[in-house]
Amino acid sequence: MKLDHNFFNRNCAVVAHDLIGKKLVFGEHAGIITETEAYRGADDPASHAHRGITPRSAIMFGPPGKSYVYFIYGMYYCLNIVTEPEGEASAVLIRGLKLLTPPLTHLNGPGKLCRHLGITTRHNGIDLLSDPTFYVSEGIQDVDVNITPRIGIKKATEKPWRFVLTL
DNA sequence: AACAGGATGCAA
DNA sequence: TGCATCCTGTTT
Repeated sequence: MKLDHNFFNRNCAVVAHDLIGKKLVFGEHAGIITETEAYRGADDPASHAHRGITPRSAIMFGPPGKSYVYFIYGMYYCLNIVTEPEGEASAVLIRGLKLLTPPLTHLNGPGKLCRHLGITTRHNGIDLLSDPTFYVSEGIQDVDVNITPRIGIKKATEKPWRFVLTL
């Protein structure tokens, strides 16, 4: 069963936590989400939406359930999913995926994940609530989630907004 | 532990 | 114009 508007229309840290163990489907690929991070808006200096609406960050202010793909360091793409009601900037960065489709590897890291799946900015702004080939559904039950500070950032490193599947 | 690769966005 | 960046593989 595909996760719906009610799932994504909540605080991004709660959604990021609950996405651990869920199943991400992207075309021919599918995998269990193993690592996420939550990003917000004005109250989050590490977020692209910290300085308000820009051409890049506008999607984070929009309705929940849409993809936000950004390009970074000249060679990597990162996949996020927008959460919270329209007007509230927020997104969940998908940082780890255990593939259920060949070659069954663990894609640890947001850049590697997008490179393997073929996700680029062409896939920015897709509505995961209605797209038939790009969505999130129920995955494994009763997962144990480890909560840590976010990594790879210099600002707001104190917020415990990183969530990792404990094996 | 350090850095280069390399494009984009935003500050100056 | 310049520089920092929600990264990663490769080299000290």
